[in-house]
Amino acid sequence: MAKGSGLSIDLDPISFFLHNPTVLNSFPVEDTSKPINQNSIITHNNKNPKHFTNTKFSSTSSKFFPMDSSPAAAKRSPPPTIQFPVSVNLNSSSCSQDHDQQFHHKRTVIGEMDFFAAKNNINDNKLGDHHDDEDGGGDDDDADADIKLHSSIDRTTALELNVNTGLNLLTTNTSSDQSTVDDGISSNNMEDKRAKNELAVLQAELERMNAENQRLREMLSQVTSNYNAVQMHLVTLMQQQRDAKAEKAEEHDQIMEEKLEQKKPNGGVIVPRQFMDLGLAGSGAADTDEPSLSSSEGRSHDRSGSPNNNAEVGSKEFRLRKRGNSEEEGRGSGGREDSPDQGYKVPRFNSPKNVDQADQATMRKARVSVRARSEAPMITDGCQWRKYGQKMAKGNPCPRAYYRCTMAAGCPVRKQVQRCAEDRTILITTYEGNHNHPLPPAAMAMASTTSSAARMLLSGSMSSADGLMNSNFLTRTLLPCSSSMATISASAPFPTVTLDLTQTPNPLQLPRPPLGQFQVPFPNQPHNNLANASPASLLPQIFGQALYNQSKFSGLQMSQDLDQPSHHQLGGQQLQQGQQNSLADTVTAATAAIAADPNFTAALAAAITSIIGSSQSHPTNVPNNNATNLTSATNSSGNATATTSNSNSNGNNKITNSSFAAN
DNA sequence: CGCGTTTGACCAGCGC
DNA sequence: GCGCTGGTCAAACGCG
Repeated sequence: MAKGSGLSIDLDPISFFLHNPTVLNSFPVEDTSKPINQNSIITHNNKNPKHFTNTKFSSTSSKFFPMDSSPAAAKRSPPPTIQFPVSVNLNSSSCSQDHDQQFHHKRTVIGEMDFFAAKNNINDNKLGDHHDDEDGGGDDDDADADIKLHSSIDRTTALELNVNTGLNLLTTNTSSDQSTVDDGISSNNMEDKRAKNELAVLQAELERMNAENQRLREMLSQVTSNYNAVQMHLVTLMQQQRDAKAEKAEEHDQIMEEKLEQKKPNGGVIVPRQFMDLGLAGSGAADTDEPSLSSSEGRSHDRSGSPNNNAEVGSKEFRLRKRGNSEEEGRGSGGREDSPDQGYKVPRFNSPKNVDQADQATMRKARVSVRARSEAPMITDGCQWRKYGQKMAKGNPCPRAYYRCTMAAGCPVRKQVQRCAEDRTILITTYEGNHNHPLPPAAMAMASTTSSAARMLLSGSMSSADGLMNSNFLTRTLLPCSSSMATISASAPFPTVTLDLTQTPNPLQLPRPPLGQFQVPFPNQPHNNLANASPASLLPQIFGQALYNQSKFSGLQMSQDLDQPSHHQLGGQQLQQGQQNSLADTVTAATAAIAADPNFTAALAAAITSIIGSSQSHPTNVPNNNATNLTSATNSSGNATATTSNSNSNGNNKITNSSFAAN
């Protein structure tokens, strides 16, 4: 969040300008050869020569004048309409001859020449009073009025009027009690004092605005962290609830088994514990509306054959216990202890809550794939993984490694890591499943990203008739400048979101970590700035936030995406989908869905705006918070892409569709 | 000895 | 029904 001061200025240069009339006077003096410009010089320039050097006035230039501080801009000939003399001798040296006299002279000229030609005797004070009476305290209104007036007169007059505007701004308030006196040479000191006072007031206001801006950033950061904490807490609570239900289910299962054994002393068909456990465990998860956990129950817990997953302390115990189950059950069910997920699919879905379980199964299969350039064998995403398999995938000389999350017993999250066949420098990491345990801060970003992506993806897939997935909104919104893409694939067996971070024209933005692994900085990690942030590191912030936001509207969007065109494109920010144009149509629906929600669109637009603005203002100073990271990510990862495509369109179909992670 | 990795085998799904 | 492929298991192995 703390993107440094100046955010408000950058984001809203117009308003800032309007509320800070002194800006007009604070332009750097570049050219002293222009008398008119000298006339425009105001005493406050000396007081704060660099006051707005960083502000963006280009947006207001059409209305006022070029605000460029560059010499070229200063020497630029004024436009036919409203060209404010930028090149003014504001420095003390240029004004050293007789600043007071000049000031006085200017004011006199202004008052007589332009506005009130019919009232040559009107002095500056009257002019200031005029504005005061007119706008009732709104200096910006004065400026607007002056400008409008200027637009109808010739350029010379306009320039002088502009100068006059600046004077008015300076003298409007502070000199009210002194306005009755004609501005003779004796009033120069008073003018200076008034200018100083005005400047001080404006500076104080600016400081106040900056402080407020800072507070808002801090609030946003806090809200973000609170959300994450609440989310994790919810996950924990749900896990506990599920475990409690699972225990009850297990007890019930044991009772049933005993009854069956009593009825079948010959050791007939043993009731598959997995089935009972899974069904009940799944039901427990299904009771909640939280999809993240429910889906995660799928494989690991199912495979474990025991609902009491918390009893498992480590992966080893988990594995041993599974072995024990397999021994107990043998390989009767297809020869695999993990078969319940499949072997008992029919009875499982015949359960009263089969619908929820089916949804959960679908959810579980949602995948998020990340493509990033890295020579490291695997990206560091904050979680602990255990490799449980490796296979040679067809069409790729590089083996595919299978990892399972070991941060908690029975965590169903798995990921596949494989290098791209076409470009082995590209590391493809695919996440699947939802973590059923609290995550460390370093892992929350990626987890939330994948979870949100999965939720979004599944919400879309479930509601869409043709199976087309929503989304490439990332491309059009968060990553407008990116050439890479976030791809959503619905044609694949599993809905998959693929984020391609490999298409970075500037390799310098992808510094390689000294260590063996490809580091993925996360919000809570220090030194996460634009300079060293990699596209992969930016993913969690960008993608996660966007997906999270979208996930909240996923239902809405899916109900609308197919019906509405993508009309709410944010500021014309569109993705260049040169690689996967065939997917554009598919993505359009998703984009429209996202954009269909005005709240989301507005929020997203605001976030992007703030991000861009802050990034530009403080490219290297990025605080540790999601918003900040998102900002920095947007800038530095401008090449990251969000694309929507089906698996077939990608040469790495199988890989791309292989994973998904969620919280 | 504990832990993680390797690797051959097994299974399910899918297409022909 | 058969073969291919992806995904997973689990014994074997290696490392600290």
